[in-house]
Amino acid sequence: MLNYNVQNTIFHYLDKISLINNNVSKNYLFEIQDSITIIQCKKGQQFVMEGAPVNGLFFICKGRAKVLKTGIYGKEQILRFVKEGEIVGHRGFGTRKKYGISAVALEDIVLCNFSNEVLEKMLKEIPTLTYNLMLFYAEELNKSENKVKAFAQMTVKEKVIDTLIYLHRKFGQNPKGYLNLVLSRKEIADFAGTSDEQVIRILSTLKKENQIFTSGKRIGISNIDLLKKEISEHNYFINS
Amino acid sequence: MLNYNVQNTIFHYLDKISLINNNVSKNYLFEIQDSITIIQCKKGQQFVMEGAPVNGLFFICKGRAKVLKTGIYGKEQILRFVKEGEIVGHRGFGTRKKYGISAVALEDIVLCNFSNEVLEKMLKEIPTLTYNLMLFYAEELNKSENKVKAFAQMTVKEKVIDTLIYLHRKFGQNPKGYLNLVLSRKEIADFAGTSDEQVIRILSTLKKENQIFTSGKRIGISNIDLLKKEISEHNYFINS
DNA sequence: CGCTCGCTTGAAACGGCTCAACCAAAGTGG
DNA sequence: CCACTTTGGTTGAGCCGTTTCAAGCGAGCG
Repeated sequence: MLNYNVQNTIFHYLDKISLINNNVSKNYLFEIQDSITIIQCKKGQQFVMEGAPVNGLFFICKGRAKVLKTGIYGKEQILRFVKEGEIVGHRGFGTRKKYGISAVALEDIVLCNFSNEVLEKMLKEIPTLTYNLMLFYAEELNKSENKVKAFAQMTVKEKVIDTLIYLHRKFGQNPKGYLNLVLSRKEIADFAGTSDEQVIRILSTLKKENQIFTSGKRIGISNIDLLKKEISEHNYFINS
Repeated sequence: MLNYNVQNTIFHYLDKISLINNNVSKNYLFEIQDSITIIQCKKGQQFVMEGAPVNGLFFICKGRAKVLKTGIYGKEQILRFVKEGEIVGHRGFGTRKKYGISAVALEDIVLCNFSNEVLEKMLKEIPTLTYNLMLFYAEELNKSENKVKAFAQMTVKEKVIDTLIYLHRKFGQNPKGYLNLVLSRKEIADFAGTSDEQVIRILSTLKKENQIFTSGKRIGISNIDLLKKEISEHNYFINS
């Protein structure tokens, strides 16, 4: 019962992560707490680096981040955005020795890291945890495969619209109708798989069509259903 | 011990599937054999249909198939090719009610189907099975995310070359150097995310460059390392 | 023998990318 | 406090790659 305060903090943060919360008992967590690390990250900081040796799994306790792969000439492809309660650094175990993705904080965030060893131990001892993590991966795989199809078949305009719908779905909008996540045009482009100029053009067009409105970097969506119609023929919206 | 022959057949086929073989005991399989179905499929037959209610997981016991999503105007996006021992119909459990993908036999194949119920039972009772299935998904997710990046950043030529390398890696080549899987130009295009005309053009170019040689639909690779160099700057080969 | 299907090639139209210039906002330093 | 610099947003124009349309070819099959 030493440093009760610290323990309290860890448990407070772990409480935000449903995968842990629903599958791992408080007693269990108490026992392994020394293998769990709470990390604070500043905006823009990279906490997972593609190609670096795997160092366990990260959970987002607070704040938001982007997950990406770096391609030729440093062009990045953003794969997804993550928020409180979600997992980063998947595939950080098994035979794999290096991370396949990078992760960068979009704001000041709090992370929780489970070491390789404790993670493996947990997965072996808590079947429901493993089961639910498996479901998580299966779901992520489905999303990723949807994105593959989207990239292969959509026009740039559709990809940008799809990105807006994704952001709306995942982060919602504030009372004034603006998306709750503010990104640079380049970040939108890196997610949609195009250039920032192209994104700006599409946004301008959408503004003229009264589909969206902007204020600086902020983007507001006039009518989400109307926007969805624009790509409904593709029968595809990235879920969550 | 009735119909010993049939049992023998089931076990013979199950033996090909390492995920089952390595994690489920013969006794266990014997007990649940009534929930396992062996299915024969003719070439071209569709055995998983996108949007149809989930009916368990399929394992390929013999032969090869393509896994795809159908897009606008019936344009299909092939996500991967599968061979003996591999899994199709993932995500066919959990909260998901419908298949997210279709699967079509590329030749006469033999499948093994585990019903939803028995699958769930197995996953709850055999932790190592769940663990290994989780690793499988994690690996598939990694591959899929590589494909997302590839689609966003590669030129058509690179995507076609990448497809050839993928096929070479996954199915190998015969003594004469031809790829062991014969596909139509359109199927190559549907995997690479382009049109069949484009594929043909690229193949013609590669022939002139002595990178490949063809005989009818068959494609032979002259020097796989040389081919890999063409896209090595992208630092990416689809693994497996 | 004639039909069909898939492969192949050419040419034209389109869309998206890149380059370049301009602008607005915010931050910095004298 | 103002001029300067920097950063990111915006728009236009030209080029290049890709798609699409169209026509020809060759093998396989009834």
